[in-house]
Amino acid sequence: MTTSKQAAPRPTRGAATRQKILVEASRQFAVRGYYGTATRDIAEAVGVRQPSLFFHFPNKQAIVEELLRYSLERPTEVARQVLALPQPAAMRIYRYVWFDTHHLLASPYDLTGVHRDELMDAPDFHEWREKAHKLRRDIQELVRAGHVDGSLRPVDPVLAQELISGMNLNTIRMAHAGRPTPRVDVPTFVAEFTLRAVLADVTTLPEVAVGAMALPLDPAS
Amino acid sequence: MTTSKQAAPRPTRGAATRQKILVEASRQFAVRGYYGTATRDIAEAVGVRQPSLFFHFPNKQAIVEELLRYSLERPTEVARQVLALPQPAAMRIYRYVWFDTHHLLASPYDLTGVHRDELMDAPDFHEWREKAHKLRRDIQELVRAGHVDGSLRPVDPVLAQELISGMNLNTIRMAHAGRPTPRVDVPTFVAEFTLRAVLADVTTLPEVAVGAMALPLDPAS
DNA sequence: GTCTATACGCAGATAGAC
DNA sequence: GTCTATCTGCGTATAGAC
Repeated sequence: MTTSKQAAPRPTRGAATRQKILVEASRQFAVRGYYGTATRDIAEAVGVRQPSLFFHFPNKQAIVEELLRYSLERPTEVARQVLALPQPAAMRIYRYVWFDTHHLLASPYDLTGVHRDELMDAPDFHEWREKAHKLRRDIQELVRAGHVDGSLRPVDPVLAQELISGMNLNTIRMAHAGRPTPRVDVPTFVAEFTLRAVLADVTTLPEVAVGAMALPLDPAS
Repeated sequence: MTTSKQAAPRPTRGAATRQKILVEASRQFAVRGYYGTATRDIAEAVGVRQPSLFFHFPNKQAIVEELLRYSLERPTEVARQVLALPQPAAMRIYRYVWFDTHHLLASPYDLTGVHRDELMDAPDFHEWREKAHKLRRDIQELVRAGHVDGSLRPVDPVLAQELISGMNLNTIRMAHAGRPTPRVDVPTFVAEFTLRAVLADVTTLPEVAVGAMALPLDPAS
């Protein structure tokens, strides 16, 4: 264990190429979509020939699956933990939204392309569709919990979750789309924007924001 | 001029096929993306052979362009009109969001697939990218107007507009995704959700909602 | 690890009969 | 208007040299 940890299965030098493939592929997927991106495009962005990709990944699908893993595993874990925190649902939802935006923004990848229906609805990606679905349902449950404990307005949970997810993805898309990220703290902006829309009493927002970040979470799975 | 108006250039019978092509194509584009959808898939859904599509449209791009036209022309026109109304910006933004959600939901097409970057960023669709961009900037201007007249909180206009657009599209996507539309009035839900997040004073929401729908707009361009 | 050469299928589009 | 047959280019992936 003398070397640092690598998410990639290649501890040798040249693992840099593998990483670069993931970064460039995520950008292309975000802009042109998975099916709109040719492996030649990825290879060109990386600076290698097209067949060289297949030394690092068995096929195109494996590339996008690694991005899906990164995009879903940690948020799923966090959602599960947040769901169990002994707090009003308003605080827990704040925390989840904040984390999710932060996670997507801090990522080396532009993950806006891998959440689209064109992928999730394909039979090959059934497993990932399930995971994304489970995550959505956890958020819906959080909204329902807020109805019970009175911290959230009685909004339709599915509709609310869909609005939240849509906001989040579009923010990330914009942030990655070149122009310098706005001067505001984006995760906080998104979390507060969301909470204003669903809070039972808007005047509680400051204390919700503070309370939300108070309790610790496990750092990893 | 004895026949009723047709958006399509084919007043003969068999125009039904043309319409069906647009409907089915929009569905496939929403699910698999433009590049992920083969003209054979569209043809099969319509119930004709693949080359028959090319009697009604010169090529695949022309199909998606007609959907883009439907998706952007009226909302652009409405945004322009709303921008000029003598009202607080809060009311005008409410109205625009309500209209846009309503327009997308009432459409015979599932237009969630045609707004994606994979299309807009392609050189062939440059013209449409411009139109979409202009629409976004009108919304941003509306947010700024709200800062000036004091009806909206001083949120980052670009970020806010991006959140609004993201919400809207995801709602439509969900509504089209099979399951029976929630029992709530979706355009009103989305408009109120949005306004809560950006209103300077949330208690004014009821009067904003009423005032927003009071002034008349031109019915068509 | 990365290259060149290439196999092979699929997608968009045309020609021309009916 | 819709069909069958078919062309052509592109995209993923493999073989094998370096």
